[in-house]
Amino acid sequence: MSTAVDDDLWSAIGDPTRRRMLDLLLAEGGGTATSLSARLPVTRQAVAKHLGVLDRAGLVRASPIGRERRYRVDEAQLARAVAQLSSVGAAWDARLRRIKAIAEAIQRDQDRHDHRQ
Amino acid sequence: MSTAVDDDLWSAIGDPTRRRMLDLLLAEGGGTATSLSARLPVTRQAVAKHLGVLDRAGLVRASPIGRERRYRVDEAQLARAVAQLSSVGAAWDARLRRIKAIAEAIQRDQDRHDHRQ
DNA sequence: GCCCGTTCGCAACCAAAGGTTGCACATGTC
DNA sequence: GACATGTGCAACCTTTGGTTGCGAACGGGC
Repeated sequence: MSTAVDDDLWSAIGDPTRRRMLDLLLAEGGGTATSLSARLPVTRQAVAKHLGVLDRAGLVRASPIGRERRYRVDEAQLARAVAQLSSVGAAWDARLRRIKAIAEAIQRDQDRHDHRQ
Repeated sequence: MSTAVDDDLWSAIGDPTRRRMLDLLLAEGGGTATSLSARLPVTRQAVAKHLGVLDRAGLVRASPIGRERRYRVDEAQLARAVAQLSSVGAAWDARLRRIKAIAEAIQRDQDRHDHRQ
């Protein structure tokens, strides 16, 4: 099984700050390092670095407008990341169910055994 | 919205190595730092540190057996983590759908506008 | 045209986290 | 008792998220 996830995408959305940034970018339809840092507990430079990571992961794209550098979410790419996220969740969920089923089977087996004795 | 996730749990399952460790522990019904490190590309000490993190997050529990220190997955806790995982995925999925719907509405609006002109 | 406020990008620096090596201690086995 | 195996602790390195401190580009008012 082993949940084969694209590791760049996962680590990109793994960071809490980056998740909040994606959330803000989605909610407001884009933003700059400065505008985002105003609503986050980190400095503009930290935001800029995160935007670089997200950009390299393909989750956002930049377009220079005037003296601003506006970022927007690449929704197709984010959809891919979300799909991977839920595939990992689904894989673990399935495995947990299997384990639980096996445990119950063993339990039933033990009960039968106890009765025989 | 802002995906209010228990951050300890998330960061615990956020690390790729720890995800593989949980996977192995589930598949084999438990293991020690040494047994896990044999199937992972990291040293026993690194595995031991990760087991400490997972233990503090409540995702695994240790039981000293002889000179071994055997770890098993706390399935209820992992189930909680998986649920949070998929809730984040679901939240983003919902937001993406909303954005898409809005975009399509604007598009339709533009088309009507173009026709009028 | 020029100055001033914004916005940006770069570099140095700091702290936490994942990983390694090395070593000492405990515990089964012969 | 000697030896192999499993563990824990400590020092160290590297990456990464974060900061501060600058200098440079760009826009609007005088």
